[in-house]
Amino acid sequence: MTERKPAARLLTDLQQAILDFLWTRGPATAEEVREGLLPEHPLKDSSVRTLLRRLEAQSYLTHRLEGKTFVYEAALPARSLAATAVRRIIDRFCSGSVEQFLLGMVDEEVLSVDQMEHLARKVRKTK
Amino acid sequence: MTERKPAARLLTDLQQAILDFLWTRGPATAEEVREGLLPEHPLKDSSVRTLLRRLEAQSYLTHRLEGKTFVYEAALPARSLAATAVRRIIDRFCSGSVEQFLLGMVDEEVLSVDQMEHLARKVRKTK
DNA sequence: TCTAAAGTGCTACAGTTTGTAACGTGACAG
DNA sequence: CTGTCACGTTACAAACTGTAGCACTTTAGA
Repeated sequence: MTERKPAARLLTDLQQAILDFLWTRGPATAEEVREGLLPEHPLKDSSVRTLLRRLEAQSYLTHRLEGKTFVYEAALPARSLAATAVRRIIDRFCSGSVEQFLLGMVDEEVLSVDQMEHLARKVRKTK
Repeated sequence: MTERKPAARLLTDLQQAILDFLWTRGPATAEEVREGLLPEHPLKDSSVRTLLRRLEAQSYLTHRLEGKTFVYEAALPARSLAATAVRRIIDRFCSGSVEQFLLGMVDEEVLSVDQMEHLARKVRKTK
């Protein structure tokens, strides 16, 4: 194998679960994250730490020292990650055309014209 | 390790390249695909075949026998795949709320209100 | 009839990413 | 001086990927 690029993966369930926890619950320590994952993913302390470290290495998280403990936090809001993902979709599947993207989503019934108009009105009013 | 789910990955560059080729060029034989990938990914015949077989195993492709040769074809139009991906994003990042999704995309400047209104008008007129 | 070419599948293998964790280490309370 | 807390290092198997060699079957020719 010659060269392999970053590979553009999506987060796995487990990774997503961790991020979800941090997004909803806010900054947390490794132990708090472990407890937050508990029902679905009962993991040992060191496992959680490995996951946190890896996510941080991939820039999904940051941590700061608080007292003598690490407090982890999502590096970006969920919204930003979603935006990145959508941009990638627009590029990959719609040749970068937002127009084409929206049309496709309407066709596939992911979005409706009503929803778009509704939102447009709402935003305009707020602004 | 106990159980590992399908893992919800995204297509890699190479896989995407194959699908792109089939989407734009239409149904094709393994050899045609190989030629189509040539500049970017110079692969041996058997490599391409392996890739095609794997993609088919994952239901991204179908093949039919034409004469004595397999003719591969994308199982779904690009649009459908994009739709699936977007639905997943809406679920994962926006708690399933399309409203929230659109708002987020506008905030992140992936989509603009203008674009949405423009499209809405266009679709209404066509219909 | 025997043979080479065409078209496929099977098998392999190394590198990467995951899930999962045991164990090792430094700092600090008692 | 000795646990304990909080963290890092190292490990390992399973899955996924890129890449391909080789074996097998059918069929058009010599």
